Amino acid sequence: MSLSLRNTLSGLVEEFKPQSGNEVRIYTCGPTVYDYSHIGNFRTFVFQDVLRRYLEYSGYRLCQVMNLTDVDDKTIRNAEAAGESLRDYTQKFIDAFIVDRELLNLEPPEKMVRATDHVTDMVKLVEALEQKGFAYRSEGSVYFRVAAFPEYGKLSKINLGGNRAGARVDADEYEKGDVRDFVLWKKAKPGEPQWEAPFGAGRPGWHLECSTMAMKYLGETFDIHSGGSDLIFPHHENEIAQSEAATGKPFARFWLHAEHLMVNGEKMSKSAGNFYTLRDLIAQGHRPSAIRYLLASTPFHKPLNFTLDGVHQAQRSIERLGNFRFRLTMEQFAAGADESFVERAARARQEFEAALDNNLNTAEALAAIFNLVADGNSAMDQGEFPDGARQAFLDVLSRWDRIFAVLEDRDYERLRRHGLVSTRAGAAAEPSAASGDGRAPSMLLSDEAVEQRLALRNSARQSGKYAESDRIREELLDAGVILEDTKAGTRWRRK
RNA sequence: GGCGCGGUACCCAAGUGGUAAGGGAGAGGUCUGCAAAACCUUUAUGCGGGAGUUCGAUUCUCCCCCGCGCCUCCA
Repeated sequence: MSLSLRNTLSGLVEEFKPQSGNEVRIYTCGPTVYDYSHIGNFRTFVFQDVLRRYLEYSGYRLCQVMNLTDVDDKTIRNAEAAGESLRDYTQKFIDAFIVDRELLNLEPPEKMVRATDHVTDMVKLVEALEQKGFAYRSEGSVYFRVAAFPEYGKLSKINLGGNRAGARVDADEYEKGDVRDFVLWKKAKPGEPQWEAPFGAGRPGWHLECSTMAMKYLGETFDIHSGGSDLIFPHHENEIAQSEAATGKPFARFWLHAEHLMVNGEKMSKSAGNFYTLRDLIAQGHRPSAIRYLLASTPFHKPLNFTLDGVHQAQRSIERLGNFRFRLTMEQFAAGADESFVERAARARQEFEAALDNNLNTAEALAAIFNLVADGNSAMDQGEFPDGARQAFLDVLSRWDRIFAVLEDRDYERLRRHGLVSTRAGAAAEPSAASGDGRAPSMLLSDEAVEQRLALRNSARQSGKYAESDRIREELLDAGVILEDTKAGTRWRRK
């Protein structure tokens, strides 16, 4: 089996092979850093993470470049409103974005690059386009001449076919020769950030940064370009036009797009009150790992319906997997190695790999692993699970988790590191923290402190002091730690 | 209007020209100092509506209805 991916360019699921050797070169459209990224943005970023994790799992070496759009109308407007420089203003949201990525267990791309650090390169690309006759100047701005690029529309399948009656034109729109033409370089406006260029001071158009940075770091032709489905037109279409016009070579070989997320069956919007950032959800007591699971659990070419109930369901699903792994780790099994169990593990692995090979069908990959869980639990309950299969089962789980990355519980540690765990005292000042999955803990306990209390409780239990044992259990519960007594010992986890 | 993605049980959600994965929830059960949890079993003659092709369609074709995205700077 090998990986196949749905390529927007052809509209087909195609077998994926890198252009050269074992290295996959990927460009992914990152956020515009004018505010916190919302949960819909993160669906796309989780998709890109699953993609890169599975490519790595499949043995490829990666070079992923992600852009940070730190100059556009919104960043300029908000920075000015905040009375900060564009650089300082956007840096705050870049920092927040990186924290959010860590919380969601998103692997860092090999490079994250800011648009404003590449203006010189962008200017060169505009000059190249001008020399080849694909760009023209008009009133201090520079435009791309769409009519000069016959393949325009091949990605989005849109045939604009000349001027359209009633096409929207911004009030402050610059003069263009053709309504289809798009701006490469915007003439400077007084008081706005601007850069010097041979064709006059100004700032780059949106699409230019991606063409420039992609080709700079990945070469004129690279393997994968991806983003949300709303970027297909005009953003990615324009990137293709700019890049291929300049180089005469194909730009990206595979174009992958994640469908949008909806909230409660409706589109997410601030006015509808269903607009969430990751931090909103964390403040309500939801876990980053559950959010990651939910975002990853639906194949990316389908719309995903995000609900708070769904986050809870995801959390429960992770717990089921975690419980299974706990049993595999801790329970005593009958000696011996029944080959049929080792084969079941191998089959589960084969199934989840086949599912991911098939255009990253994460839902099917989940089914494969849950079937293994049911198999294993049944056998354990009946005392038939052989010790010799323990490692094979654990191995499949850990392979699966290299992609899904939800079983290692790092939520608490990470939230605490970033000051995002609130205690009940803190929660009083912040009403939103009171809703959601339960009350905020009354205090913060380190893992060591929990272990210490657990040891005390265990010795109390062993000597029959159940009142004392129950008191400790209550105390820990109050601190957000749940204890479970099992045959294999007492385990604890954070709420 | 054009292009695209969808409509599957109470909720989330796979999938196939041959008779509906998986998760959550509910119900029954097992286990347990207690509790909580865990685990097991179970829950769609049905896949938006209609017509057609076929021995057979949820799966293919056509028409219709509904949701969502894009149609010049939104992931």
